[in-house]
Amino acid sequence: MPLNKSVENLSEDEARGELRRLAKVLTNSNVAYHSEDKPNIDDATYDALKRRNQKIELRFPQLKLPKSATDQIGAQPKEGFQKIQHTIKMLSLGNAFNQEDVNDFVIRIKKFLSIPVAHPLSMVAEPKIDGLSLAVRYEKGKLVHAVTRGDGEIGEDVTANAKSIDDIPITIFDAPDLLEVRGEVYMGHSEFTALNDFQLNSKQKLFSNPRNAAAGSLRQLDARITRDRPLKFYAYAWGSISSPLGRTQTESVNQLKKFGFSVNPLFRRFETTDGLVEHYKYVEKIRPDLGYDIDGMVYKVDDLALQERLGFRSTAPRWAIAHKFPAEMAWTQLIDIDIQVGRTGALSPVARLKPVTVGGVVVSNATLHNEDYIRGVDSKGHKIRDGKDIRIGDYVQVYRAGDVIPKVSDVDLSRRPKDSIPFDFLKKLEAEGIEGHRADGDAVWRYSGKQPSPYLAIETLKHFVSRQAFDIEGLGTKQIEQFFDRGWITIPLDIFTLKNKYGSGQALQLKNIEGWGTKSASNLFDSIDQKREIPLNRFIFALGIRHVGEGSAKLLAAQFLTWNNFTRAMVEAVPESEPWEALLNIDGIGDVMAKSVIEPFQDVAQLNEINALVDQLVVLPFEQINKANSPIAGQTIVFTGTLEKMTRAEAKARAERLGAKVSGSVSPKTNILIAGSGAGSKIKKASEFGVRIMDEEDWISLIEET
DNA sequence: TATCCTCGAGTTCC
DNA sequence: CTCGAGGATA
Repeated sequence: MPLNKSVENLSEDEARGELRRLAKVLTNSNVAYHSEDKPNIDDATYDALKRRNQKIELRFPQLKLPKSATDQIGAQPKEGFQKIQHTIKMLSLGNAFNQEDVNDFVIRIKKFLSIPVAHPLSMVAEPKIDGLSLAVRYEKGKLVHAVTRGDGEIGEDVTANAKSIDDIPITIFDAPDLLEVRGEVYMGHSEFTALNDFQLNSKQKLFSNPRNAAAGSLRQLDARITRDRPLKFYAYAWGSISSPLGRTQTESVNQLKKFGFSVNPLFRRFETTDGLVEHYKYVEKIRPDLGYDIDGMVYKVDDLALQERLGFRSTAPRWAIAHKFPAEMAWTQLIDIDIQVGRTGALSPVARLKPVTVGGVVVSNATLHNEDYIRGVDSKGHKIRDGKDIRIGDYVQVYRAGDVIPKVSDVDLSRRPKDSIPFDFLKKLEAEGIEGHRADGDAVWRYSGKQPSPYLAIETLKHFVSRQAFDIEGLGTKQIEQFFDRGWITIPLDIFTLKNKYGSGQALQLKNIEGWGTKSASNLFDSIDQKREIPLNRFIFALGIRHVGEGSAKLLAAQFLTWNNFTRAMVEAVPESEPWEALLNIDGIGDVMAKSVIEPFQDVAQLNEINALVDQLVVLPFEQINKANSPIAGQTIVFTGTLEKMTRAEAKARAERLGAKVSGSVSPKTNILIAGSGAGSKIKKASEFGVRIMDEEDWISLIEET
């Protein structure tokens, strides 16, 4: 059958044969290109064949093969990329929304470092590009891989695609043996417009903004598509590195430039906060003419030694901040207010809006937080939005906080319908048939209806399989809802007994459900089996105990180390008992949390359920993160008195980075007491317990050993 | 007791 | 991303 016979003239039979033939050729070519890295046909031919395939499918949709090459591209990029763990986490940044926030940020840093507030501090500023972060790793000057930010810990391997970006060199000269360059992949305005013109002409989906276009292009499974997309890259930071690039941020960025990376031309250094803000205003003014999207400025402490001292908080460095430009606003009408039930029973109001475009995205829902937020006055009498309440029918101003979460920021009273009435939270709950209760001093209403409630049960299950908990592939929100509706999975235990009940034997019931076949069913059972081993901290988190998130679950796991220890202690932990004290001794756990943690273990029904669940699992002991071989790793340290060389906050951060636990009070479990000047009762207590006591000088020399 | 900091929980759209 | 609340600290 001739390839050049035009699609319009093909008979149905010819088309069927041609589709089969094309499928074979395209699949072979994909394998050759991706898996063997040796293309067997040239790009132009490949593209021509693919377009032809598409055209035939368009004309004879009924003939479309189940595994069409047109679908494969773009349909599975999620599975298509290998996951790679970042050696050094890719963190996000704290935000400043006005000059005051920036001042606070600089003052906080100076206090942390005990630099007088009036003293100058070198800071650098550069635009914050609205694109995607990428980490590019070089070994002996050769690009070995490029990984997207992902969740900060694990990203996707997009090496083949990154190599096609001109701003990213494949080879760099005189580089350190190991160099991981971090920067932003983005698309310029003119390139974006041109791409959308092309998409329009070829009847393909338009991109809503340059950022989405850049994301879509970088995450193409087919690197040839990425190559044709005009992506750019600005380098602004580094991750793992075998030798420093400089002593300051400025020197390091200059060095990156010498290696051949593009760096932002608006990078500047300033000695004062005013300088930073002036630069911010200048960039804001020229923003429309830059030719690419930015959403603010990033400020960093210039001196790398100071950056090191400042270190990191749980999600962001202390030494950097993003100063955001004001968000785009839009006005629209509030059609209704609905109530949503969360996992913990929190009843949250959600605004249903007349769809409106804000920052290139159509928004039709927005969070309203709680009853007070709607009323316009919080429980302490503080005004929100100048005290304007939000009513159904109102015209409201909407923006996307952090360019993501839609929020209602203002109400146009002049357009308020004459007959509108204030929103009555309780009445709404009654109308919906939801029993709720708002505790004294709390802002949230909570579900107070009969347990077990289907609302809570399903949210509990979603939490259980979520990424930070069991992370079971192929068992997401949709599947949980499907199984819940059938009554197959109503509690977490059911997930692990699913195969026995419905997946094997003569029944094989799962494959009879819509959307499930034998193959997908067995895939699901495999991925469930894979997760039967789970680290203690993840398991505690998965239980969904109120007040216990990822962080606190880790604290608990670190304290009790094994599931047996933990569960025994929780069963025995009545107030004033020894395990109760052990709980409260954990830095970060107080009585509210302690009470919450022991509750499920002291209720027979819940405890039985947990035990039955554990029977299906292997809960792995908590693994101490190897904090190198620091002399204080694993030790519990208490600071007291006034330290001269560093602030308490810095001392604490330093100790924690070296693997020590910093506690507030001396107990028999304390290993070291560091006593600054003016220390009192704690020294006495420490000597009673035989705790090692050292002064600030000893402490400094101890940490400088490492 | 008041204030600061950090974490948990809930949120949207693609 | 934001808000509220819990925990630590002064």
